[in-house]
Amino acid sequence: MDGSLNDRHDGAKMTPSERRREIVNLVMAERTVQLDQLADHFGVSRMTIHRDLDLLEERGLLRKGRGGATAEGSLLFESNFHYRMQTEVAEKRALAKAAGALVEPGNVVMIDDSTTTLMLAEEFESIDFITIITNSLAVCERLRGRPNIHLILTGGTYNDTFQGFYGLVCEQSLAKLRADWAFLSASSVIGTSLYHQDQEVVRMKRALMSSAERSVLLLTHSKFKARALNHFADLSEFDRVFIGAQLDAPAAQRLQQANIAFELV
Amino acid sequence: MDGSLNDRHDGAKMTPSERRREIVNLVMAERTVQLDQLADHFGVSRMTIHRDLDLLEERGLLRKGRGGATAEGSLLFESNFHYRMQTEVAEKRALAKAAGALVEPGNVVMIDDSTTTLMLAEEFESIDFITIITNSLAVCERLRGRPNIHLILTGGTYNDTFQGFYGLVCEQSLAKLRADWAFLSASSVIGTSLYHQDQEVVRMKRALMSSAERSVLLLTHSKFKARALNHFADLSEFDRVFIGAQLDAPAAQRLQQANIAFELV
DNA sequence: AAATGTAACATGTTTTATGTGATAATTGTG
DNA sequence: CACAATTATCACATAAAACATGTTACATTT
Repeated sequence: MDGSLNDRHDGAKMTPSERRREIVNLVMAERTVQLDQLADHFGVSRMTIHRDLDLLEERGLLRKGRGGATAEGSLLFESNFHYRMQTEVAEKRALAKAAGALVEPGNVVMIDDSTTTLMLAEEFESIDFITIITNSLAVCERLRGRPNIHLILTGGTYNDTFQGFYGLVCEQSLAKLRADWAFLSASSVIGTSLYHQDQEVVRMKRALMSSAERSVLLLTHSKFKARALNHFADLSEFDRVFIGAQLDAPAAQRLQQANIAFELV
Repeated sequence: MDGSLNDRHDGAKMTPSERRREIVNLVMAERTVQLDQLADHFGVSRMTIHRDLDLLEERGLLRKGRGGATAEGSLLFESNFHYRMQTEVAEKRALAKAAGALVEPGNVVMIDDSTTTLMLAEEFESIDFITIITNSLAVCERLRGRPNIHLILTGGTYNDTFQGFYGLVCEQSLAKLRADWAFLSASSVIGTSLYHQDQEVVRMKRALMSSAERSVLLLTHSKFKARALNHFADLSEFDRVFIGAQLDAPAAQRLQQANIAFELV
């Protein structure tokens, strides 16, 4: 790679937020971008880019420096909730649709804090007499106020990176509740093991699984390329496993050889 | 009362939201309003009033019917969160300022779900190393993401009227936590007794008080005129009581005779 | 038939986004 | 350290988008 941006001055008109989104993608891909290049690339003034970068910095998506911006500590970066929320949207929605079909009126359902399972919330909006238990603030905000939904939040210590609640209060609440289904995701799959970068989240997921009759796992294909620190479960512990169809063939084969039942969507 | 609105066509220009706010007040006062009267009163077209009423109905503040709107079940009405949020703002803020001054860096503080105590959240934004425990979604949303604040939500069953969490999960969480201060409000004061219209809220407030070293009560003067069903505490149980200065003299005297220590702000 | 509700469009208003040029701050260099 | 070059910021003007409103025509209810 030559390090310079592909500067076709897109006649395609973008909204300001589309442009900012694209800036974040570039910063992620290139690791560092020059302010001038961005101005040139999008066909806007330097001042506009300055303002964009100020705004994105405030949201913690990048760090502004003289002449441009960089992706700061990429871990924090990739785990930023709003960022994750906007990646692989179509794939996540498909997974949510497939998994959501399992649930029937009257069921009690637990949802974890992942962006993938957040899409499930939308699926449940139209189901009557459903009880939803979650540690996710995002799920809570999406579902609150709907008269057909009985919403229970676990509570706990708030963590802004995941927009969820964790710790003793959370685990204790889960321990005292019982659900028909638990829907979870993971940050990383290696072999048949699931991982997540945060210990507190791991504890929460364990508590969730042990309080539900059946556990369902939702994985986008990119999870097979990611790496994370803490083991939290094995694929064989789940009753149903849904995986994005873009999963590459070798990975799929390995799962079959390990005798894991899964469904591509 | 002659039932007709006072139709001085206020030259005073209002913003759309001021007008809607005023419509809500009228509906509350008159119990029912005519669309034509409103259009006339505010000097806007019927269509505009239609749109206002549609919007207010969606927010659950009134019910639209042919030719006008009515205050549906006034209990639900008065307890609507967004409505309460906009009444007596100055008085609530003053109370919050006075009560907030009690808290020092490092303290652990519990806040209930009232709109009065929500103002406290703002006071705490600037205090370091503070831990805030609450069952209020509104408090959570105001404070989340601030690095200087350790935020714990009790969790529980969500109630949209109060924008808070209640029930077993909530009480159990509170039981396992311990705070330096609890800040509460009440819906109604009669004699030295405090009342609230909802049982679940009463249980939550009891749990809150018994988990805190010291309890502080915040009351706007209007609480002395309101009525509510369920007793939840006595004024004498509080370590500090702050009351809005508009409290009328007879009520103040009665408190003094009952030997209640309180502070007007 | 009269009254009221809804939809679509045109118009004016407010808010937001952007660019420009002046000025300030920072960096690098001899 | 002075100086030029680069980059940032500020304040204002203007353009674009979003919002609010009224009008008219047509649908619905009483």
